[in-house]
Amino acid sequence: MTQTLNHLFQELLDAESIFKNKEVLRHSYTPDVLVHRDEQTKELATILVSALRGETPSNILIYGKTGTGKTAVTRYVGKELENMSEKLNVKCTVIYVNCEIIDTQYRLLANLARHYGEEIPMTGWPTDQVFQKFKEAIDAEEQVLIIILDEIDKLVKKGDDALYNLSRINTSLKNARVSIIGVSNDLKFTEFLDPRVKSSLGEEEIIYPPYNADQIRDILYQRAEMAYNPGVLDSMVIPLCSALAAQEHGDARRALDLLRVSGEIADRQNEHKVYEEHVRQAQDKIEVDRVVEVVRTLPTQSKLVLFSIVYLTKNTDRSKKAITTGEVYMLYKKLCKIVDLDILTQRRITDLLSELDMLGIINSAVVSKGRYGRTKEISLAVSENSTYEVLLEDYKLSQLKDLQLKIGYF
DNA sequence: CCTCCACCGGAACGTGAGGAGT
DNA sequence: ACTCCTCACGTTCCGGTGGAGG
Repeated sequence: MTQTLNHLFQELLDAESIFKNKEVLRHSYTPDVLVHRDEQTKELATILVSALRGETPSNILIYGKTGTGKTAVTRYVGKELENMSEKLNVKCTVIYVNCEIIDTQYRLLANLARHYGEEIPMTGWPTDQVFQKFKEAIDAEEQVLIIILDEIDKLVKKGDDALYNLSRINTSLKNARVSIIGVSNDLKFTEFLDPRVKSSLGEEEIIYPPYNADQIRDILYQRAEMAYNPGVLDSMVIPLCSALAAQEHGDARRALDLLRVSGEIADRQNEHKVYEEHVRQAQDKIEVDRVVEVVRTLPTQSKLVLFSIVYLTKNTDRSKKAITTGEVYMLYKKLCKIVDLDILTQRRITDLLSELDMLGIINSAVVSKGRYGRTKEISLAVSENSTYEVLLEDYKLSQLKDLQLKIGYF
């Protein structure tokens, strides 16, 4: 048995991979050269350079949609700044925090304090005590501390106390200076902020526009050179990835995913080269994965609503008019009885439908049909069969497997 | 031009879970 | 251990509405 397994893995290892270094295509990777982001890089560096003179740089807010290079540029500049400060013998520290993971004031402060070797328990201490510890730790010597808060909007949603305290920290420090860089992909998130925090944080603002197809193409060429062995990419692969990603509002992350998954698919098919066809398959796979993930994590009620829509799509003939809210609600009520769920009001279902629309799982539009009222016309935006499968995975909904028998006439 | 359908979607309120403060 | 607050999720109530048919 062991021998067979050894053999098995040996074979797979020996098979020549088309990848040279796949890590380069992951989101977490920060390249040494950032293509098409010179302007933003320079702007950020110009603001931060005062740290090297021992002054406090302005606080900065950085906006831009996903995959526009915000994080990459910020991390890159941070790294360079630290390198430079070492050379110049100026004490300057950059701490990167991803607020999606560290999303409460307590965890944030504990995390920062731990950077300075403070022992903070996961829970239990009063928040201001942790804050105090942190202040003492950084104030121990003269230095400039730059805190990068990535996905800062996530932190704000749980209250802006953390930001309020942090933005005022300088007033109670003797030696150290702190400046904050907030990175957000939500342009409007400052609306939820206390005006004082808002003005303090937003001393400088940098906006990252989406990449266009040409720019994405350049980025991909740069990464592909590091990620793939020479000559394994068909000439159409990168232009196609760029074009597809440019349609998704210039998301470079999406483009890198496409490029990586295309390679993985080709690899799995034992091809020695990646072709256009693989990119198309990758596109489908990414989309399916996304939908599966979204649908699987839906609340049960939403799943049931979605199930109703899938059922209606499957069981009404195409020529018939689109599905309406009323139809969905009628079926939904019946299904609720079968699977033993509370029946929500139609008002609530309207909201659930809007959410599904926002998630891109269904398309809906309000249409007036004159005498016959006004309603949402609903259609499924994703593959009905794979959605159906995923929905049946739910413990409650699994009872709906052989539905025809149970509601028959519908 | 008016009516009136069948729903949309805003506002205010109720409830229970989970945190923070004391 | 206790209260107080906030938040997500739902409900109730209701004013609003585009346009086919009269």
